[in-house]
Amino acid sequence: MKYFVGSETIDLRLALIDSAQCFSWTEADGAFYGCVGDDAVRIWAEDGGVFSDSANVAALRRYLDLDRNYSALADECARFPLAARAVKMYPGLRVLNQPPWDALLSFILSANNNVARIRVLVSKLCESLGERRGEIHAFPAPEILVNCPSARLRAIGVGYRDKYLIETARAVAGGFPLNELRDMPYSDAHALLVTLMGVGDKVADCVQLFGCGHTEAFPVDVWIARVCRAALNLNIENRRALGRAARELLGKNAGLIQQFLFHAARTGAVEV
DNA sequence: ATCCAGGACGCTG
DNA sequence: CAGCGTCATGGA
Repeated sequence: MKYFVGSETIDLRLALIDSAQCFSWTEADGAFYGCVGDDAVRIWAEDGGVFSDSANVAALRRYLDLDRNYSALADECARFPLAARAVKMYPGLRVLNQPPWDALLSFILSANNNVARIRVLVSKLCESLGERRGEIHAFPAPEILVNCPSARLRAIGVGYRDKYLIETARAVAGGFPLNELRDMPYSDAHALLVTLMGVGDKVADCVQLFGCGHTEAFPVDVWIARVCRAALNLNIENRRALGRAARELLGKNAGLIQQFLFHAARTGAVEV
C-alpha cells in the first residue's frame, strides 16, 4: 500500500543518511529502507510529498520530526550569521527521533571511528544479532548482547568496543532507565548516561539529541569544535566547556542548530 | 608507513 | 579536575 506521510520540506537522503545522525538506513531506486518503531518501512519522495508503505503515519511523522517548524530555527540564531546561514542552507535537514537504544548502540560504535565504517558495523551488528523484521534487521536487544561472546562482536569488527556494548547492555537489561531519560531534565539524563561504559560527554549528547528529544544537547566533535570558533566566536579548547557555552548561547534548540553547523562544516560549505 | 575517524577509559600529576 | 597514552579497524 501507499500512504501519504506529509508535504513538509524534507530531504530524505540528507536526513536519513548523509547527515550521519543515523547509520542504519539504506537507499535503493530512490526509496529509503529502515526501521521505525517495530516496523520495517519504505519511504520515498513523490510529487512534492513524502510517502510510505507503512500505515503508521503518526510514528513516521514523529520519527522524521515533521511537526517541528524548522524555519524558526534560523531566527533563533540570527545573531550568529554563519549559523543562520547554515540553517537556511539545508532546508531539507531534520533531526530524527530515534529509539534511545538504537542511538545508544550506534554512537558507542561511533567513538574514534568514521561514518562509513560505523555504517558497516551497525548493519553487521543488526544482521548478525538483531531480530528479523521483513527485509530489515532491528538492533539487537540488550538481553542478546549481554549473552553475546565478545569474540563474536570482535568478529563483526567492533574492536575494543566489544566490552562497551556488553556492559552497557547489561546495565540497560538490569534496569537503567533508558526510556525515562526523555522526561528528565537535560543535566539529569546526561549524568546518568555517562555512567554507562563507553559513553562519554559526546556520545551522551548524541543519544540525548537523536534519541531522547533533548534538543538542547550539543555534541562536540572535531568539526563542531572548529566551526564553533568561526560561527559562534567561541575559543574554548575544552569540549565539555564548549558544549556548555554553546547551549547557553543558542538556547533550547542548540542541538538542532548544531546539526546544521556539523553538516556545513563537514561538507566544507562553511569555512572552518 | 603515518594519519584520521561524530572519543572514551584509565592512570598520573 | 586536567593532561596524556592507549585502545581496534580500515581507508586515504
